[in-house]
Amino acid sequence: MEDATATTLATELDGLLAMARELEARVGADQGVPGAARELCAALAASVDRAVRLAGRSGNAGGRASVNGQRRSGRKAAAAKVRTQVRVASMQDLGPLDDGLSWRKYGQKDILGATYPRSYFRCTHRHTQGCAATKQVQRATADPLLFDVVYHGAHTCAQTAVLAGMEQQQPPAAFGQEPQSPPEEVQWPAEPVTPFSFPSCCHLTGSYGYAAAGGGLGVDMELEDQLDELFLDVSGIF
DNA sequence: GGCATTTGACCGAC
DNA sequence: GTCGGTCAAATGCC
Repeated sequence: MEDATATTLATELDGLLAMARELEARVGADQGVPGAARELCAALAASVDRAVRLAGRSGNAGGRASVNGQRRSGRKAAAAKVRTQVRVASMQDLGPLDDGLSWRKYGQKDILGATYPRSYFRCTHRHTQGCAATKQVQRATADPLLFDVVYHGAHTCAQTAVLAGMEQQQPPAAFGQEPQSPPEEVQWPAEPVTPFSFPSCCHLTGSYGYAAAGGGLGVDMELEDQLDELFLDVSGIF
């Protein structure tokens, strides 16, 4: 049981590290960002990196998609290769706002132990372009203004190419990896990242365990608190 | 009329 | 049997 928890923790930390590095890269590229903010972002990336090491894992830092041990039926497996979780705070009680992509809601379920129902979205272009991306949005029990958003699968539709073109205004080596696929065949990276930009009214406040609303994964509380604090510090700057 | 949302039913894993 | 995820008909909105 502890092995599974450690693996899950490590996977979540991988996602955190990727996001921290992207944030660091973007802040570094923006000359309008105060120096203190850059230092804090660098500290964030370093701290998350240490957290990954502390998680006592090896090999996964290089990146691999994970489904966190979630069971998958056959028809679900196709969209489960890439999974990214973020927590979004909405300034208004309107739900997490548009992330730049077109989503169509196809279901809603009451989740055991969760105060609020979970909404299921898939790409609007699922049928026209075969885009298999889906996302799940669930309001956090502890804070109704926080939304846990879980992305499954990779966007392969044309609008992703448009977004990718906007993203390419930033240095392409945000993750220290080789350049992305060409626009006509855009795919998100195979490891958990934040493949989009949040609108100004939303703050990326962190990445938590899958069952965040139900108490998380039982990860080390001190570590979780530190990460939480770091993300809150960074989000407070912008 | 076309598209998005809602919601109960269904399916697979456990 | 329970639960999470998806389907698809019904409904609403523009």
